[in-house]
Amino acid sequence: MTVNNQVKQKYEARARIIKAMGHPTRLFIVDELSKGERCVCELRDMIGADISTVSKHLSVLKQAGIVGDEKRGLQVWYNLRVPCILNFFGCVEDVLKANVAQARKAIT
Amino acid sequence: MTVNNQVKQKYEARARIIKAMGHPTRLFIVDELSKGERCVCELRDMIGADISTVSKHLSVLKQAGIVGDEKRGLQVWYNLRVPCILNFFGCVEDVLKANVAQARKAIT
DNA sequence: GTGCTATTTGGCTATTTTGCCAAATAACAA
DNA sequence: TTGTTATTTGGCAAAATAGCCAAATAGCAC
Repeated sequence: MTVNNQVKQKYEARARIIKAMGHPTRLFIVDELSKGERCVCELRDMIGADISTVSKHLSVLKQAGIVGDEKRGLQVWYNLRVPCILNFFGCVEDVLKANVAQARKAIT
Repeated sequence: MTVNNQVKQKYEARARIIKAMGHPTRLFIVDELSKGERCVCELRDMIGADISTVSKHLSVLKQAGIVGDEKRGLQVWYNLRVPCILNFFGCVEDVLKANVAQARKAIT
């Protein structure tokens, strides 16, 4: 089976979503939002980067459809729109564990 | 809670693995390997890119610990080392569906 | 209206990623 | 040995990403 244009677009759409998760700061944000909604300034305080940087990371996640936002007063509150994204963590942990085991085996 | 160095490294390690999945070609490879092992030339034929390009994508996945390889004769056969990675697809599909629903709602 | 705070956007540079070509390497056959 | 095939590696240019600063925007209080 060759990858035609339609199939290619399907994988591109999927990759866009996964790519949005592929950054340590954005991963942290998702993890934090799994505990409840957070405003941008709270996240900035935790992350310690410029607020414009945090805002752009949030916009990447929002663009992908992973988070949603709601403005209340001066603050914008972000929330996790698709909790199933948390399932990623479990498998990622498995991969890391397997890598450690493999590294150990390679030494001995 | 501020993000200290140790916490940062944990998220970086996780992000490296997810980032390895965040490319349409690599996503296709993982999907294909879920059906069984494939050699590089088979994947190249399906993907239609230069074989060096395919080889480099495979090396990114291998580096992350997602795939393994085995040389048999002239060919190198790649296999999926952590099948749980396939769980990603289901959630990604959910995100895409939610996005479509949201877009529809925005129009009307 | 002015002033203050929270957030986003534009613009810039530095870094990373991608994909091709060419060259190197590895396994096998003659 | 030479030749052939499969794959990886090095190098390069184009494209994408990241993070900062400064400016713009939005909501609220006065």
